[in-house]
Amino acid sequence: MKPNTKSKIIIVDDHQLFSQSLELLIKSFGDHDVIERFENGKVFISYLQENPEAVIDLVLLDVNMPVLDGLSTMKWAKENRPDLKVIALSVNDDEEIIIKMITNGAKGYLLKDTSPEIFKEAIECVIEKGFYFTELVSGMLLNKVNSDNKKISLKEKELVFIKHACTEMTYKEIASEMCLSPKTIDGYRECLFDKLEIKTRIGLVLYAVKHKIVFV
Amino acid sequence: MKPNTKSKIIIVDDHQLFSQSLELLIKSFGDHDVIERFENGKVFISYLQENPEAVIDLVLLDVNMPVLDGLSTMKWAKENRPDLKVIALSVNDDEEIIIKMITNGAKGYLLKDTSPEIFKEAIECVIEKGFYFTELVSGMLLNKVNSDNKKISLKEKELVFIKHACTEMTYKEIASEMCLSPKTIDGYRECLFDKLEIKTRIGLVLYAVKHKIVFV
DNA sequence: ACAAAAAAGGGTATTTTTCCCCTTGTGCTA
DNA sequence: TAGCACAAGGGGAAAAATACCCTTTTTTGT
Repeated sequence: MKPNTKSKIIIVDDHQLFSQSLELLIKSFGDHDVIERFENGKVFISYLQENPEAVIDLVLLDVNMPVLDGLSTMKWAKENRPDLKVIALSVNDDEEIIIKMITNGAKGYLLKDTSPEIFKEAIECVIEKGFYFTELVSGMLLNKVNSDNKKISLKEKELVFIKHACTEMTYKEIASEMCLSPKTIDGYRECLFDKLEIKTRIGLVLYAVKHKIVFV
Repeated sequence: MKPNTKSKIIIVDDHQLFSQSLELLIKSFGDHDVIERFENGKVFISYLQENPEAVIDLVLLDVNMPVLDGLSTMKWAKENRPDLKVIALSVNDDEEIIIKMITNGAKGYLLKDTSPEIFKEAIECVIEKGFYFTELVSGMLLNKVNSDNKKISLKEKELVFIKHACTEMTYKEIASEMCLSPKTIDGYRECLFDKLEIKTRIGLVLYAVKHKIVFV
């Protein structure tokens, strides 16, 4: 950061009240300037594409947004603009999403109930040193490497099947819906019961809800 | 509102970033002053009890908070300080909670993605006219009165059964767990299928999750 | 190119779920 | 006191879900 130059910050958040208020807070710190605000990842990416030369010192990226959410935006940025420094902002401390944001390049992850003092510290730390992790996040990263061996990966077809299993359709109906033999569906089912350590379709539904494969 | 006097606003929200930023936004409007901020309903209520004479023109109350949430706070206020004008703030547009906040006396309900312009309008409308409802909320109130006649009441035993049905237990095991005949359980099941307009146990699980009878 | 692994499908048997129609006892009230 | 609502329990059967063991085809790693 050059002396006598305010750092340039972009806010991407769909909550206008928060977004606009946060701009005031950041400006009140004195050393930073909010140069743009966007309401979702899509318009933010459009801006980046149209202004490839724009100087951006930091992006504050909300995780939960309509149209294009924080994670998808982060994935795009990892591919196309790995130089961007991004701090993810969210209200929830869901381990999975935190890990995903960070493995996709986020330099920090702050909960929205962070105090303005910590927030200021995090902003400056990321701009200067390149990263800022709270204890919460560090703990999760540690926890992650320990449990990484037994991670479960679901294939696309299995995900589609799970979504259908979370309806009142019978397996036969699901098979027809997915243009597969009921026997193949039975195979998916059995394989999933095994992988997820469950015994009934009820267990599958509960798993899907807990892991946000379906929304209720 | 007396001329030449800024209206006195209180913010109750656990997200410090939002809370503090919002204060700046409100002050930037020029006509209002944020006299206090609290991080949950409990400390807000304590303040009210210790300062019964405090002049409060408006309370901005977050719905989702730890310790004492918006709804519980609203219920307390309805009993003890029905004079308070409260606008509920939330990120979610869940019909049930909106209805509950309003029936417990909230004078308005705003989503956090509201624009600052609408927000300003709502604040001033509530202070001056006493209420402000967006189309979203009005629609829900209308929807509510229309569907109120066919509201569903679940008995205690049915609730216990539903909780058990949201596990991998078979009905036989549930019966034994509840010390009832499997046939009685079958009766509960059939009656619930009928009342809730569902056809399978999967539907029952989804209903339970959606209506927060079970937590996942 | 070849072996291994994964996906798709088949057969059959058992258990669970779902449905429909029935009996009994209990308490309430018109 | 007759009538009614309701909780508890039951018989029997059809439909769906689950379990286990199997073959064929496709994909994939090397």
